Amino acid sequence: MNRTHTNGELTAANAGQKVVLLGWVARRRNLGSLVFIDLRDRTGITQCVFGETVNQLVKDVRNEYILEITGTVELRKDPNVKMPTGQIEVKAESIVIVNTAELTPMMIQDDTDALEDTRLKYRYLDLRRPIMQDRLIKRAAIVKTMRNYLDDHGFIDIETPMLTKSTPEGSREYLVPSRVHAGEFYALAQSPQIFKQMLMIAGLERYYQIARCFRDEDLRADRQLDFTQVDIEASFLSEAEFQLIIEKMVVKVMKEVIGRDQKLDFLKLPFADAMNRFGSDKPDIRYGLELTDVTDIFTETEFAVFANALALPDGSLKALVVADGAHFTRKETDALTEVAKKNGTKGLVVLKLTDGKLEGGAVKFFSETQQEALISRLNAQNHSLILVTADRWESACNALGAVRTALRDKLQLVSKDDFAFLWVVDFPLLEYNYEDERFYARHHPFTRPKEEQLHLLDTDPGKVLASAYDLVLNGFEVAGGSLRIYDQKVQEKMFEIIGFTHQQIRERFGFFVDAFKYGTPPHGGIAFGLDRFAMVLTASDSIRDVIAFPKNASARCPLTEAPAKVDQKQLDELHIAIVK
RNA sequence: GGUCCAGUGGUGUAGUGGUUAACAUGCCUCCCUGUCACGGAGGAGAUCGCGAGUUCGAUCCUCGUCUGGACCGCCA
Repeated sequence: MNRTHTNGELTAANAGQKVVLLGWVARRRNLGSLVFIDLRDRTGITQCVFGETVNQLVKDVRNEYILEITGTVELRKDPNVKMPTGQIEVKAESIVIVNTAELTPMMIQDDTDALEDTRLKYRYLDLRRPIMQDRLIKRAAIVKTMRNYLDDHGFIDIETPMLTKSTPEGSREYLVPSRVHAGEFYALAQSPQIFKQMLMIAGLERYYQIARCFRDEDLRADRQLDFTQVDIEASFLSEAEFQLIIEKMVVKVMKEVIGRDQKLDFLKLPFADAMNRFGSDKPDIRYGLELTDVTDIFTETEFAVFANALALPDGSLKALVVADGAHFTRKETDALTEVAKKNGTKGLVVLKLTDGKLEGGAVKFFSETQQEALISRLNAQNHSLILVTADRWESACNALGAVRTALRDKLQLVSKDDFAFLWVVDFPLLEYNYEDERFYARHHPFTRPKEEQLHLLDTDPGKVLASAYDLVLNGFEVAGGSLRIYDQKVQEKMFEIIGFTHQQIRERFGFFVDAFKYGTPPHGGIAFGLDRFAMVLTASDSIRDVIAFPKNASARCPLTEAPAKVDQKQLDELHIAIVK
């Protein structure tokens, strides 16, 4: 077997050359004494034609057989402009059936109609589809570009353990029983966070890692159990300096992988503005439909929905106008209400503006002044649809933000190959949980409070902003990071605020807290969700489309049938008993 | 843990309280020298996810169960 060319590279320039091609049979067209075979490999498809050379072997060929075809490159009489190799064909002189194939359970073509379940069960066939290969190739290009960039900028690729210590708080972990130490467990790393910070304490200054992370949480279209982070950390950099380094890397990825000229100086949107304007901490800014605060218009109201909301601490009213949306049917607005309900609020107030008058069930509770104020505040035009949420500030924003996203999809306001990056910055350091009546770290407990707000930690911790930043692309958080606490006293204060006792700190993070005593540099970092980043950049609908062998939504691998039961012998060795 | 949706030839769908279970594609056979999603003729292929119930009769209705998908909770 001496392959001379791949199936994607032959052009008119090769005309007259004798070639040997290898590949899978993508399709055949049998016209009797004239047979066309489309031969496919990773690089593309070449049409091979058999005329007087048609024999029984050629007729026996089936889809997905692997063939070796020897022939001569010829210009086509009528070229196929849809194919990159459409200018030529290979006039076949001989054929070798390298391997046969059974009928495949799914068709090997880009627009396969197989359900994902089938695709995952026969993933090796699914991955034969050119569109899937493209995605994996692009993903590899993203990683390569980031690696090259980071290498060139003094970042050192260092591996950290996957088997590590369980540190409750944060996501649920996968536990791995120790055979050597009966009854003790490792945890699979949910992120290299603590290790990369210790690398900064160690003085490595700039680190990165293409790191596998494991989280035992329920899956989603953009979440996997084991996923890949491009994990980065650096010392002695300000927030702005670090963000610029990351932006330049992203610009390089966009140029080299997608072929786009992405401008530097990404928009930096404070968290509060993101919520107020877009109802999301990861807004898609490719389209308008921004939210407007109308709380002050209804401070005095008979309308129970508004009054109840305003009675809550930081109760807010958020409104959104859909120009020309008055034609929405009851069914359509009900669907939007469902979206709001699913996303943390009790309902959605639906109003329409027709002939200069507000319509809708709630209008009878509004005074003339309130109606006028609402229309003018929203700058609402005739025939528009007005949607209002009323709840605690964050809930009202989130719910209406979800409605905004639903409208984006319904009205098809964006294109999948349009990309808009921004930073969301100035996140609150802490999040108050009204049920547990305590603060939680919004990002993680090592996140550095804004320097100028340190004094608020004692008096009003809920107000303190963090040096935390998320990189957002088209409504997806593709990376998240922060500057870290490097002052031991601040770290202790932080643990105290989120309710850790000294004993808990010792047990969970003792080794980490100890490390801080010996000269910790100011440092910070970021972690890219590589799978999610690749998903958005390849315009895929699911994270599973950019992972070669993913788990399905119920955390199983249909191909290998993991997870599975194991032998009693294995369990005994690990000192594990199945109770039920 | 919860809500919603789906399960019917290999694949993807339609459909009905009594049917020869339909369509597309794939597959098989035959015809075809310029196709490229080739075309034409014919053919095979389905215990309608599983279990129970209602009924004279269930693929269809009810309950349960399993599997898959989207989302909420969860993901420091």
